[in-house]
Amino acid sequence: MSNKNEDFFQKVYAVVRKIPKGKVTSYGEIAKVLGTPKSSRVVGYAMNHSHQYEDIPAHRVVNRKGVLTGKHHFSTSDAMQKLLEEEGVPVKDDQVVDFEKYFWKPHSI
DNA sequence: GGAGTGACGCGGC
DNA sequence: AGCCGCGCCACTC
Repeated sequence: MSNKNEDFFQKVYAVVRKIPKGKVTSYGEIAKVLGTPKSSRVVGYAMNHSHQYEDIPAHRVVNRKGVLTGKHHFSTSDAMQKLLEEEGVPVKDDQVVDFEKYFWKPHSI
């Protein structure tokens, strides 16, 4: 009896928590590290519920293009961009500049 | 319990 | 090279 779904959620949060400051990653990469590369959407769903946790830097998670797709789920539309810029990640037009440069690939869990 | 939805990703056109 | 459509997985109505 394994609450696999909850476990998956916790795994997602664990990875997101490990994202170093000033770096970003994508939903797909997180899903890959968790062993379910096709569940990238579920990662996003998990992030949607991450607001009830405090240690989840959801602003460091963007889609594979580096677009701040989830910014609308923050307190304000520009909160996500502001947080990233404060950490040293330039954002222009809701997209991370030099995304590959600031991309952080999670190793494992 | 079928159908729709979503903070995604990829392939095809 | 950009836009459209499908697949995938968990969740809700």
